[in-house]
Amino acid sequence: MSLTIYDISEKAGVSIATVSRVLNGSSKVKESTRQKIMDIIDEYGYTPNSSARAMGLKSMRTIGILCADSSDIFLAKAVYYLQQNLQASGYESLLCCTGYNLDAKKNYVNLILSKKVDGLILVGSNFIGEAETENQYIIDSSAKVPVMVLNASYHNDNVYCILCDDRNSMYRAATEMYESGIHDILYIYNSLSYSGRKKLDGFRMAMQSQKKEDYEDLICQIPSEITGLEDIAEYIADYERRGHSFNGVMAADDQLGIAAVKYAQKKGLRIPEDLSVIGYNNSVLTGCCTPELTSIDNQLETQSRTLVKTLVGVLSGQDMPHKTVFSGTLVKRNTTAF
Amino acid sequence: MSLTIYDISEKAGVSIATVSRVLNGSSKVKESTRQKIMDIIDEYGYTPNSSARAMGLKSMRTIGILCADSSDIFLAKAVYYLQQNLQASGYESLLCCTGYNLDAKKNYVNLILSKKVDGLILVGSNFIGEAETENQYIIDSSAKVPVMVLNASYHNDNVYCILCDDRNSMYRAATEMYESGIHDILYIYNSLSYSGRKKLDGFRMAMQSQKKEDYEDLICQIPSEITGLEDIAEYIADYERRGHSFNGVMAADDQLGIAAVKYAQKKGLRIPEDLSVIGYNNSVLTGCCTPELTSIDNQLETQSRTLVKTLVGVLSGQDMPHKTVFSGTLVKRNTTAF
DNA sequence: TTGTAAGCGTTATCAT
DNA sequence: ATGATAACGCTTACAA
Repeated sequence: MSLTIYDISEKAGVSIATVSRVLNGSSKVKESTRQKIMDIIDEYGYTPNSSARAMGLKSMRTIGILCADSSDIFLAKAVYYLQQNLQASGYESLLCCTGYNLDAKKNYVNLILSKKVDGLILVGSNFIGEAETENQYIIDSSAKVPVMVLNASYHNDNVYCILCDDRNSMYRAATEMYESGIHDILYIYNSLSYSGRKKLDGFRMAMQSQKKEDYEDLICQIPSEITGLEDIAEYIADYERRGHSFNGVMAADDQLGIAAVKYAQKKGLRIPEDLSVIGYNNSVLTGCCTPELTSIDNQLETQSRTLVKTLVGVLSGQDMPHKTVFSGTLVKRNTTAF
Repeated sequence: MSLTIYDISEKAGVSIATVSRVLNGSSKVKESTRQKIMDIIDEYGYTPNSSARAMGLKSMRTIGILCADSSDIFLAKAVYYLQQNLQASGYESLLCCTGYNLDAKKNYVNLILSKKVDGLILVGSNFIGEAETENQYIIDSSAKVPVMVLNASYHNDNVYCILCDDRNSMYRAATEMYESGIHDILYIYNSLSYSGRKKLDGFRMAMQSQKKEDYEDLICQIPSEITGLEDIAEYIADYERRGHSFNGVMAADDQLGIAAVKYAQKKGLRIPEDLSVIGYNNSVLTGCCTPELTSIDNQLETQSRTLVKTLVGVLSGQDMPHKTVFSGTLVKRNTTAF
C-alpha cells in the first residue's frame, strides 16, 4: 500500500494538517518544517491520493471530453490538442467515444457526468442536432457543469462555443475559385451536421453573389453507404455522366477532395488545368494524393487552446465570451492554380 | 449539490447500507425494497460519487493509457479500440500523451501512477528502448500495477505484452514479393523503435533466405528531419540516382509507402508494372493514393481486444499469458500485382 | 434481510 | 505557526 499523509506527518513529527498545508502551498508554514516535510516526501516518494483529494476539494479537477470517434483523423487531432492544453492547465481529462447515434450520446453524457467532472467538452459539430428537442440533453447538462462545444454553435446559459466560421471560409474559397475563372463548381458532401450545413450555406452564398444560375444542380450528396474513395470517385463520374459538367470541385472534407482527385485521374483529367479541387480540414490526408490537395484549414489548434482557456476561466468564476469565432484559411497546394 | 446515498436512504426509509447493497448488486436484498430504492434512484436521478466510491473500494477502476501522440493515425486507432474495450469491461481510462522523449515519458508515468490507476497500458513500441537502462521505469511501474504493452515485447514479472509478429509479417511479405520475381527490393524506414527493428530484421531474413546478394545496399533510412511526403519521394529519387536500382519497395509504414508511390509518379514509373510497393499498418492512408496501397495489417483491433481481456484477467487475479503474439496479414490492393 | 459503525485519505475550520 | 477534528460519500465487516 502506498503512503498516506499520516505516514508522512508521523515521520516528520508534525500533524497531518501541516503536511496538507505544505502540499497545497497554502497558509504560512515555517520554512524549516516545510523543508523537512518536503525532504521526507521526496525520500519516501509519497504522492497524494487523488480520490481522497477530490472528496475534500469537492472537485476532481477533471474534464469530460466527448467525441464521436477518437480515431477519426479530424477528431483525433482536436482531442489531442485539448488534452495537451488541459494537462498544461492542471486538469485531467476523461475521454469518451460515443459513436454517432443520438441516444448513445445522451447515455454517455450521463455516464461521464456521474464521474463528477468539472466540465464537459463536446468535440465536433455532430453533437448539435437540427431539431431543438435533439439538444435538450445539452441544456440539462449545462445545469450541472459548464459545457464547451468545439466547432459548433449552440446558445444557452452555461454553454460556451468555440468555432471556425465554416460558412464564411467556404464562401471565400468558393468565391476565389469562381473569380479565378472556374464557374462550374461541383459541391460534394456527406452529412449535414452543424458545420456541414454552414459549409453548404457558404457555398450557396458564394454562387448567389456571383449570380451563378442553376448552381443547385451541382450540389451533390454522396450517399452515406458508399464509403470507399474509389467508389466515391465512381459516383462522381456517374454524376457527370448524368449530364452535370464542372471544372472545379469543393469538398466538405479532405477525404471527399481526394475522391475528386481520383475521379480526375480516372477520367484522364489534368489537375489543376482541367479540374481544380479544394478540400476541407487541411489534414494529413492532403499530402497523400498527387497532386497534393489544396484545403481549408479551420485552425483546430487555436480553437482548442482557446476552448481550454475559456473553460478554465469559467471554472474560476470569470466572465467569458459565450461564442468565439475564428476564420479559416485557404492552404494552397497543387490541386488549384490560383 | 447532487444527491448522496444518504438522501436516497432517507427517502426510501432504509439505511445507507441497504442502498449501497442494491447499488452494488451484492448481498441479498428483499426484492420489494430493492424495487423501491431503484424507483427512487431513477426518480431523483441519483448517481454515485466515483471518488467516494474509489476510496471505499480502494480502486478507481481506472486504467492509465500512455501513448506518444494520440493524433498519430496508428496510435489513435489503438487508443480508440482500447477505450472501447475498457469501457465495455467497466473501466474508465485516463489518456496521457507523452511525446517521444524518454524523460518526458518517465515523468508522465509517474504522474499517471499518482492518480492511483489500477493498471497501465503503454501503446506503441516506442516505449521500449534498446538499452536496458531505458526500460527501468517499466520495471518500477510494474511493481505497483500491471503494465500492458501494445505492439512491443518486454519480459518482466508484472508486464504483459500483446503484439503482432512484425518480423514474420515482414518476412512473409518480402518473400512473397521476391518470389513473384521482384528481386531488387528497396526497404525504407524512419526510426528503429522495437517494432521498427523487428520489421527490418524480417526483411533481412527474407533476403538472406533468398540468397540475395548486397541487399544491405537497398536498405535506406529516411532522415528524421525530412517529413513531407514529396520530400521523401525526392530523397528516394536521389537514392536511386546515387546508383541503387530497384523494382520493388517495402516501407515500414503507410506514409513511407505513399512516398514511394509519389516517387514512381515523379519518375514516370508504372505501378505495379515497373515498381511494386507495400506499406505497413493498413491505415486509412492506403486508400488515399493512386493506385491504392497494398499494406500489411497488424490486427490492431484484435490486439486491443486481447490486451483488455488480459488486463481484466490479471486484475481479477487470474493467471494470464505474459506474451500474446498475432500474425499480420498482407492486404493486397493495387500497388502490387502478385 | 437490514442496520450500525468503522474506515478510506484528504481538506478546511476551528482552536491554541 | 501548528494541531485537533469534523466533514466528504461510499463500502463493508459485524450485529441484530
